[in-house]
Amino acid sequence: MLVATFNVNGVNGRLPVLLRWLEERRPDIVCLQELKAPDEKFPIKEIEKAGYGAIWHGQKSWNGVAILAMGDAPEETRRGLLGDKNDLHARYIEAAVKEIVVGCLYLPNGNPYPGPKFDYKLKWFERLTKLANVLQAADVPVILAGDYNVMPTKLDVYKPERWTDDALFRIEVREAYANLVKQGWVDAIRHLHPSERIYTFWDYFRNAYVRNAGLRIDHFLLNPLIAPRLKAAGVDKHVRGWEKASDHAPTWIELGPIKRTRTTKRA
DNA sequence: ATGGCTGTGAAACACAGA
Repeated sequence: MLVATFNVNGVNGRLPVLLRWLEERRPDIVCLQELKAPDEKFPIKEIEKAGYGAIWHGQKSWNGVAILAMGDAPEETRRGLLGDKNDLHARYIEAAVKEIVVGCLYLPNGNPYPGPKFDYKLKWFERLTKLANVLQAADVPVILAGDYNVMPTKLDVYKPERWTDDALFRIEVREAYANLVKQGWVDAIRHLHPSERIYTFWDYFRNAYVRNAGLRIDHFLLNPLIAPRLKAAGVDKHVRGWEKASDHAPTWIELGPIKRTRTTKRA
């Protein structure tokens, strides 16, 4: 089973790219971020025509998240984080799909540092960490996938020294990510590729993609109930080179079959 | 170190992204 995450940077402007990639890769579950469209403009007809059921949480111009399931209807379990009713950003949606709880997230960018946007990022991270703790306690397989807007280590940045005061690489944000992982999550890509340079984003500026001046900011966190199923992980880097590409590339993990554990001894 | 590019909403440029 293939689970993917893709920050599309505008689901309507990017629709040809999204459909082409869905057709090519045929993932079973897809988390999308940065829809940049209100709910009524989500292209559900085209996505259904491609063979996917979907739930989504959009808003005008910015943010927006969705979960797609091939031949299936994701069952929404949550929309938005806990702990701040005044936060109206569409950045988190969660569903039970194919016997997994999938949280799809778009963590705030946080630039410029310092400032209120950076503070909002750290607060959002705290609220995500609290929710992640709740999910860990629920005794179900969980994947938290999406655009975390953080490079966890120096290995995840083409030129770390240039990013030290950027909100994506500030020490506070890296620590927040490490604290989250410490609850017992597995960073799927890094787990399978401990020392490889892997990027999921390349800036539109300065020919970043051609120079491979990239960042690894799209992540999959797996809880202990699903981590044993992890078989492979990668980035569909070539998609970043397509016409009208997003600045992110689709990123995916492959899971083996469900491991049924026998809870009672048979006679 | 800076500015470079792109999508959206609106109808020119502002804003956000990372």
